Amino acid sequence: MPASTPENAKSDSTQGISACSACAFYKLSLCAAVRKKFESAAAPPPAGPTQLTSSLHTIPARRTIYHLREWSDFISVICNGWALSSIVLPDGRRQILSISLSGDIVFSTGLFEPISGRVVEALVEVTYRKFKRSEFKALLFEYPDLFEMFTKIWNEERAQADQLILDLGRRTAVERIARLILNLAERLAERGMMSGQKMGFPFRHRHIADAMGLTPVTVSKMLSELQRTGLIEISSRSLTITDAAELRQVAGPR
Amino acid sequence: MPASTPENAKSDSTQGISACSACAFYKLSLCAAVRKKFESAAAPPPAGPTQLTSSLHTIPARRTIYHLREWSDFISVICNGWALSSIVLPDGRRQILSISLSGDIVFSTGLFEPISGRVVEALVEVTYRKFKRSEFKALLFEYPDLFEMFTKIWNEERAQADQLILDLGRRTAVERIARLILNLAERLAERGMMSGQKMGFPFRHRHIADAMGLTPVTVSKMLSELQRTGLIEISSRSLTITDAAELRQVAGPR
DNA sequence: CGGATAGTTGAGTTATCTCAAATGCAGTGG
DNA sequence: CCACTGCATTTGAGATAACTCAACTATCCG
Repeated sequence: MPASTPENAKSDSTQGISACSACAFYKLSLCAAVRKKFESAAAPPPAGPTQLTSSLHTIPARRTIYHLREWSDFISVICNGWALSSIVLPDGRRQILSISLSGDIVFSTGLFEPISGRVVEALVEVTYRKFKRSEFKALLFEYPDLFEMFTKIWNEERAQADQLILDLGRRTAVERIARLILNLAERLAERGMMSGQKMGFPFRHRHIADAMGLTPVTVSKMLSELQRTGLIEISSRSLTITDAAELRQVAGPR
Repeated sequence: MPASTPENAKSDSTQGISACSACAFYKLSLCAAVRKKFESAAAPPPAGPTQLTSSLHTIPARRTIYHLREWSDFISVICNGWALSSIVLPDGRRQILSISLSGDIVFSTGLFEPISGRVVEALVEVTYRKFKRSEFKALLFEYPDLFEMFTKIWNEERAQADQLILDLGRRTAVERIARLILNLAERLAERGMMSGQKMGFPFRHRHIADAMGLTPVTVSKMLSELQRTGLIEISSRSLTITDAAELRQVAGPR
């Protein structure tokens, strides 16, 4: 399988962010969907010299990108869709590290050094915006608010990783799956992507398995269990939480 | 159990880092042991205005610190000893997130927001140096080299976390333990803390279990296995790798 | 209507856990 | 110096969660 090349690169480069830095950056990077924390990061409107260029790209659903080298020089932010980043071992074992939604920075991990074995997969058609890392860094120095903001994001991602470590190390299969669902629901809600208790759920069982250190078969059994006991309902790529309280119970402490 | 208060706080505060920033910072923070990467981060010697104050502290062996609130305002760097940071669940389950050695920043995770449920434990007597976060941040802005350096460190830590996620999600018990040993050996070697293939190994089985998502009993069996097959040797809190090649084999791919 | 991919279900296997008893080991106080 | 106490480790036996295998069914898509 060849590494995919970015198709549909509508490059609307050389857009300065002169007027309102964080706000403009937010609009440039996050497109429609946005997290609250981004909104709260109101920046002063200084006349900064740095121009931030960016370009918009699209990856078709289910396409896998093997270690995109260009990502050493660019930062990518999801505008739309679901992306998965994972590590794969030569023997085929795979572990998904994170699920990126609109507004998330893809792969902040290898932000400065690219790491081999890393894979990003578009679970669904993904559009993302690419920024030059050099310009971005310059900007960080110019606007302390922006710096503060990205520091927060970085920390949150790390906290997320820590939770995953806890899940994989110390929780049972059902707990892991319940937490995945609750976690996703929360993140989708932040983005206004929940309709009531109903959310998009575009995963194959394989994905859930690779995310939570399980087997597709086990995932199937656990999901069936959760449905049979009336905690959730799944149909046509979407999931409804029908008993949030009990689901949280099943998800275990904290 | 009460939260421990820092005893033996030899406060040699108000030491400026006027002459050579990174170098001075290194001396202040890292005491004797240092990683190569720190050395390579040579900084220009500008006459910076910011003074970096710090103080030295000691925690006795085996003491546990429950969510030290002061760490919201301070950054701590290990000077000597081994520290563990972990998450504990109310039902007693525990997962160690990282093992910090000399030169490591403790808990860079909750760098800006403290997170409850976090615990730091001194595996062995630990001395560390505390810096005011505000001053530290100001410094980061003044010296881009320093910024670059910490960015690298942060990324490395995240990469380490990703590897742990992979280990917990997709590797067997022996693999996990073999990797823990090899990993530690590598990090200790960087610090000049290996004598040949022999390294300090101050863990109780409980620690290894909590670090790798296993049970003390399983850890015991795996370590016995590794010794019986002549890959390692353990005696009086130290471990010798007697067959590195085979140990790497056992540790699995990558 | 195929053909492919994904999900379900049951049966049997296995890695890891739990329990428990036995041993070792380190520090304490007589 | 020696029992004594408390912890850590070892070892074995049995239990169990999660895995593998495999056959069957459902769903999707041309």
